[in-house]
Amino acid sequence: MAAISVRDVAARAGVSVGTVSNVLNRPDKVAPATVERVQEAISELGFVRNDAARQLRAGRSRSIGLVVLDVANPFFTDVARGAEARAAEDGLTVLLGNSDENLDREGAYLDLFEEQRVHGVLISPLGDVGDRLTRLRARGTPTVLVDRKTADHSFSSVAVDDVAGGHLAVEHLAAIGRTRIAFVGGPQSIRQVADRLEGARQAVREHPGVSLEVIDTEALSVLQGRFAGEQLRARDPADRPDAVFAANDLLAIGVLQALSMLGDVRVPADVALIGYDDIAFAAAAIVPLSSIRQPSTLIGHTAVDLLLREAAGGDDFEHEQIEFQPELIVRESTGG
Amino acid sequence: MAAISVRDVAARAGVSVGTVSNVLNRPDKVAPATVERVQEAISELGFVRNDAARQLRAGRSRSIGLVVLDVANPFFTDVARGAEARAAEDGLTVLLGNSDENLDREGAYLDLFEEQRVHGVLISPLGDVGDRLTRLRARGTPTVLVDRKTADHSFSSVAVDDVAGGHLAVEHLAAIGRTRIAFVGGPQSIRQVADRLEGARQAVREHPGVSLEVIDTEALSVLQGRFAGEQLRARDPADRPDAVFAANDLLAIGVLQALSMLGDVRVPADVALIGYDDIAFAAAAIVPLSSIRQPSTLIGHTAVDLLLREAAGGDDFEHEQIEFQPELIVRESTGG
DNA sequence: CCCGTTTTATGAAACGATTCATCCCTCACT
DNA sequence: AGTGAGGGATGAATCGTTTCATAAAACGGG
Repeated sequence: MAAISVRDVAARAGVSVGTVSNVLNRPDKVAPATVERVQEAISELGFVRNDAARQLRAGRSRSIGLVVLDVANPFFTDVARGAEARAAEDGLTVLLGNSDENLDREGAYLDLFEEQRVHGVLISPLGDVGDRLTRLRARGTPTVLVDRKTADHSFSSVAVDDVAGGHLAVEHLAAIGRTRIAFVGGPQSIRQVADRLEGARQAVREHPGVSLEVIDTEALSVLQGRFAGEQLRARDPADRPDAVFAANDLLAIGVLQALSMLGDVRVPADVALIGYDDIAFAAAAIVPLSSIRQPSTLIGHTAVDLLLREAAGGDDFEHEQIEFQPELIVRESTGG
Repeated sequence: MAAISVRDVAARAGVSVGTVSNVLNRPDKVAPATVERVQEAISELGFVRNDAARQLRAGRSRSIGLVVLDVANPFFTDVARGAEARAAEDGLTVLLGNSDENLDREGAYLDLFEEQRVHGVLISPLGDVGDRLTRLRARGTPTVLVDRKTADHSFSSVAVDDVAGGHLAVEHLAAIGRTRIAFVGGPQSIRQVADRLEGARQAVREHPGVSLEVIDTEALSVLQGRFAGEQLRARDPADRPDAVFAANDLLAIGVLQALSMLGDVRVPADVALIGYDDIAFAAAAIVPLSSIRQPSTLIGHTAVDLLLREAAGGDDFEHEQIEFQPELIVRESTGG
């Protein structure tokens, strides 16, 4: 309503606008008596700093943009929490954008963040690192890839070795004697999916007699998992795989629902099941879910670290690729 | 790097800055040929609008602040998705803040949003509607309470009748013959918790012979639920309640983990269990969870609706309280 | 061919906080 | 008393966009 500005505060306190600004930003440079008088004026008038003006002058905002594939996936909210915690240490805020595995939405958020002149962008990109990100960074917005590594070393990134994770999962399935394995996941354009499948293929190659079938899904959601599960359930038992490796836990939960709740296929007796991410709900699933654990909070934390380092370093900054190792968590769904 | 501004674009295209602005905001007011020339200059120079300057001029930002109690709770991410969808219809963005049931964090986000001059604030407040929110609104930021109603009608709000929900849950437990009921939840300062408990108490009063015990928790998380569940498991069976009503599904899942995974208490045979919110994972829990469903996405959607209406209406705006009714969902955890 | 409209373009002013060169005082020291 | 140093305070300039009053050009009807 009133739109109180520093000017009003200055008038009320009988000082100049410069002094008000100093009280706000470096109180130690102002005489104690003056500080108090200004503070008083501020609270009497109910003055609230206008962040837009601040940013305009500063040239950069005090936030970091984070674009994730799916906010409904607890893995990503965990990453976000890690990022938020680290950002808070430097007085920065995290803006969370949800691309929902949709290229247009991803682009919209990138545009938005760039217009906001964010400190930097953390992104779990949908497809390839396109022109988009390259241009974004070229124009001066530091960018760090999350949960994703690049072949070339043109971007900083924090990732987990998804190929190793996929290998771990299938290796485990083979170790418990399963031979007809199905990989449920998609779309393949998502690198995480492709890498996990690649790891699975490697493991299969190392075990003669073990076969791998790929069941494609449109997204990494519970619902899509349910569709895949129903398809499996409808098959003739002889024709059914004896193990399923789902590209993430949401899918795995969907498969589980279709198989053991809606159907009569027993997990793990008939079909062993393993997911990926080890979200909190995996342990509480109808059949506690084996999974591949990723250090989600740490990923977010580290990504912000890297971003700040990149922002501080000059143009000749050496991009850094950090890769964590995934961990196999065995529970009942694979006979644990 | 370069910091391209409208001025640069104007120079390049050989027009005035006003025209560039018009191309950006009302292209129909500019001759087609000119539009094209300006567009060209924009893409050649890689010009990106500076949102801070835009907002400064406009006086308001184009986003809405949303403060929730816990981002890790799927219920709130669903609310956020609903809000985001409705906001997008009006070209607005939703900024998600996570108070984590912490008063300081809640305050920090409110300050931040106010400094950002957001269009309005949606909040699921921690304790009472304090001075804080009253002042915020008095200073001109429309505010709508989410998942919470006020006794007086001083704020607009979108809520679900939590008393009715609590009643529904306990009524159901009584109907299936349980008599020694435990309410797991806390802190009581969270209105949702208090209301659900109140509803539970009402239902108990209507059923002679049914008793209610309250087990307090520090937060509404899976971990806190596990603590409560362990406490129950450690008890002598004769001394154990035969039903648990958890204040939300996260707690219920924690209780379930403690009872049936880590312990040997059978659900629902020994202890029936019902949660609240009906999050997606409830149906996939180790024992599919009965719950009280809330129309989460609709809540978010409606809250933004109300906010926009309040922002449009003048000072004499009539605050509106919308209340949805909860719905009982029966699954195996109560013998469904 | 003239006058009143309509279309198109102009550029200075404004938004509000921050910065920085500058000035004014005190005070200590010689 | 004079000088220099340094703490405090000042206020005009600045960031980049939008708005708006105004001007110029194009058009159409009589």
